[in-house]
Amino acid sequence: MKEKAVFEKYLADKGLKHSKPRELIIQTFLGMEKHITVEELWGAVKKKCPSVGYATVYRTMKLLYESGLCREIRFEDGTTRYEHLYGHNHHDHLICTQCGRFVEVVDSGIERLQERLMRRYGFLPQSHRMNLYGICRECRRNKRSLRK
Amino acid sequence: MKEKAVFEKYLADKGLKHSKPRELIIQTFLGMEKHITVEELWGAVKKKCPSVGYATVYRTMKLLYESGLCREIRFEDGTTRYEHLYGHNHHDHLICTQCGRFVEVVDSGIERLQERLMRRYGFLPQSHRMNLYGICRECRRNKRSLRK
DNA sequence: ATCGATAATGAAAATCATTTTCAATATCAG
DNA sequence: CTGATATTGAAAATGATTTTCATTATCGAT
Repeated sequence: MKEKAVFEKYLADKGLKHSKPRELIIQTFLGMEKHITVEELWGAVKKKCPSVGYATVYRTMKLLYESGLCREIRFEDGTTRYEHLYGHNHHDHLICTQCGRFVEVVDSGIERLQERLMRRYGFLPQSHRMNLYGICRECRRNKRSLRK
Repeated sequence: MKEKAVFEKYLADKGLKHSKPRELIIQTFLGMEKHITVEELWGAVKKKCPSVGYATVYRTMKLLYESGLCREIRFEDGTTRYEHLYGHNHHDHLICTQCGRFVEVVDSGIERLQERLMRRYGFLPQSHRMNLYGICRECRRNKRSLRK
């Protein structure tokens, strides 16, 4: 559970304080599936403590983001989701356009070509975001979408 | 100017009508740089005809999108931009994190590996979105950002 | 050309996700 | 324990986008 330590350090460095709601939100986030919506996270948090406010969840996610523990993903449909980052290395996503299922992948060949491509255009590579869309095996087999 | 024809056909198929504002917005969009914000487009349109409403620009962009003439791009910072699509083949973006400059690129090697990667995971490939972030040559040289 | 059905318009109001404000409360170093 | 200040929940504010609505424009049939 190193995430805890990373966050503690972030708070200390910034001169921020501890708090119960924050604690709860972070624990909940870390315990949930990846690719969570603020809405979904709030729902889970309220089950444990109904008094926690919506804004606090947003505020906490921002802290988590700034401390490098999560990452914001904006999808084409406009929704924003958060995913754990600590211990998770960089990866890209395969996304099923039928059922929404995700797979996290890394392809070293692609990574290498991306670097090379950037350099060829005079860029100093920093990061990238790659989403590949298609229809997953199950959906092709079932021929019906499961949606969400 | 095939775009015109494509759009005409789309209107006809949907039983929609022609209109001056629509005409104006589309012409303006096609004549502008790529990667335009609705705000920016509205500004340009109002110069030619100040009475055109904000909502109409949104409505028209949606039509253009549906007719396949433009594409919506959501950036990490949450802004949405539209880019021409007709006649433009698929491409990805190199984006300078300092000045925001764009380069459109296609790397056949990457494309090939992407396909292969999807199939390896049982996906039927449909499309993808890839943004590569880094610092462009000019920004590294000037050591100061130009921002926008 | 005129009519009538209906699509399109601008302006304002409504939504939706996210952020900020604010007064009350909690945290923590001294 | 105390004071300085960070945090909170609730409500209001924001910003982007969408919808509503009464009015106007389009277009096929007359």
